[in-house]
Amino acid sequence: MLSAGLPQGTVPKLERPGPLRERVYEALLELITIRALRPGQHLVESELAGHLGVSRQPVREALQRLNTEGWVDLRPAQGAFVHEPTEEEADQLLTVRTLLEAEAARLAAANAGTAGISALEELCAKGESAVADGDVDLVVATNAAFHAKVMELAGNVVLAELAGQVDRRVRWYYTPVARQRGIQSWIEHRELIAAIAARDEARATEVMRAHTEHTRKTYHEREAL
Amino acid sequence: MLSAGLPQGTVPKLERPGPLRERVYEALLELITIRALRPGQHLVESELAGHLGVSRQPVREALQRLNTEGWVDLRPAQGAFVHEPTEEEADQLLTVRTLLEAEAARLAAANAGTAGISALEELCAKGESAVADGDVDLVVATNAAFHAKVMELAGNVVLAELAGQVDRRVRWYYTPVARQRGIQSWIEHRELIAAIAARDEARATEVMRAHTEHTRKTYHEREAL
DNA sequence: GCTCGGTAAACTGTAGACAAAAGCCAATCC
DNA sequence: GGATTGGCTTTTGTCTACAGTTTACCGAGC
Repeated sequence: MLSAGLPQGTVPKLERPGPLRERVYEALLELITIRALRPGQHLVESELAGHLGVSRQPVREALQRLNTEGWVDLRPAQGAFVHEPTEEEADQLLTVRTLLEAEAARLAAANAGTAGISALEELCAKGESAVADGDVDLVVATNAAFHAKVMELAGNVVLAELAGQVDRRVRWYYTPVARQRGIQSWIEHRELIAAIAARDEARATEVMRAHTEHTRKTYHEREAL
Repeated sequence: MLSAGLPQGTVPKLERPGPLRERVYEALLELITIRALRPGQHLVESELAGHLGVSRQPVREALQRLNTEGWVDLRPAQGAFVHEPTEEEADQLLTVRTLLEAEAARLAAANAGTAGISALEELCAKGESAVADGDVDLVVATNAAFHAKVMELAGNVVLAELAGQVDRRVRWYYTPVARQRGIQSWIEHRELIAAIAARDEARATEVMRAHTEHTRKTYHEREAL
């Protein structure tokens, strides 16, 4: 057992480039989320391939995956188009997110230990200071991290995977909204932590439900602008 | 407008073969669900390609999709392996299913019309007679159709898509269980219809939750065998 | 007898090429 | 003048070929 003598952290995984399709997938996903590729736009394989400096094959495989995850629509014999979210779909997606996040909050309340709770408080403090500094990007990132942490504490891998996909798409649809929500969001986060720390499953569920519902309300108000 | 003179039904869609990857995908999924391809088995691309009479490319694309949906694990530079469900994962998956199905029941109770309710009753009758006849395959199929109908009545496309994936995997894990549940399952279906018809969202949620929870209990009892 | 090193086979990852289908534009006919 | 048909271009769908990596096997040495 040679490996027993090695420190675990120093040789994490011998960072290797990884499959091309993965990197193409992430690149395209990034381009879509920052709206460099606009909804409805026709994605030509050879164009993307040339632009990324790879062959068409990895691009195809990445588009396949993006298709199954709902980012692009793959029309047979016609190609890939960036998905165009409708009002109805956005609303349905948010309904599902509310459901998944609320369940995660309940499970977190049931399972979380003191270490997890202090981690949440740390993230919450980081988010609040980011709000105070007006660092919008950091606010958004920390918000995502907070929800991810709650999901992790829930300890349900399947749920986490689904919620991860749904959350990212929600963030895509509601990017402008997320930038508006500001400080109020973090007050609600504090309430959630309190409920989880108290192991109050019902209250954690309800707080999280109200929290995500606020996002939807903000969205619909935005339409009036 | 020449087409106006043509009868619509006679030329439905000129049934086209459709993309190869689709058919390969469905073929592989079928082989996995009926356990012709066993969990943990190494899927060699060229082998599958030869067996299905196509090239490796469509097989690769099908495997990609199966990977993102959790049916196979794609280990880099090593190939595809049929996913091996663990006890923990099966339990988590069932938790998620309970969540999604319960929400679907609630929405169905809120939205369903008389047409939808009678459709449910029809399916229920069909399932009961199948139980009486001892036609196990028909029972399983009708059960799936019943749940799909409830999902359709819920009117949330995003939810339906997620639940569709989860349900199919649940059915894969719990195939032996489904064959045992028999008549009791359909009594619960009747209760669900009653709750939906009464537009009682809370009761519909609870009935569906209890229903799927019964499946889990049956599963754990099975382990004792 | 066991371990280590080297070699070979097999499989995946990627690239390039060819054929088929869809869309577009122009020329033609009513 | 408008609609239609024909051919052309573009893009996808599929196949074949090649390079890189991993795994397994076999022989030599301790």
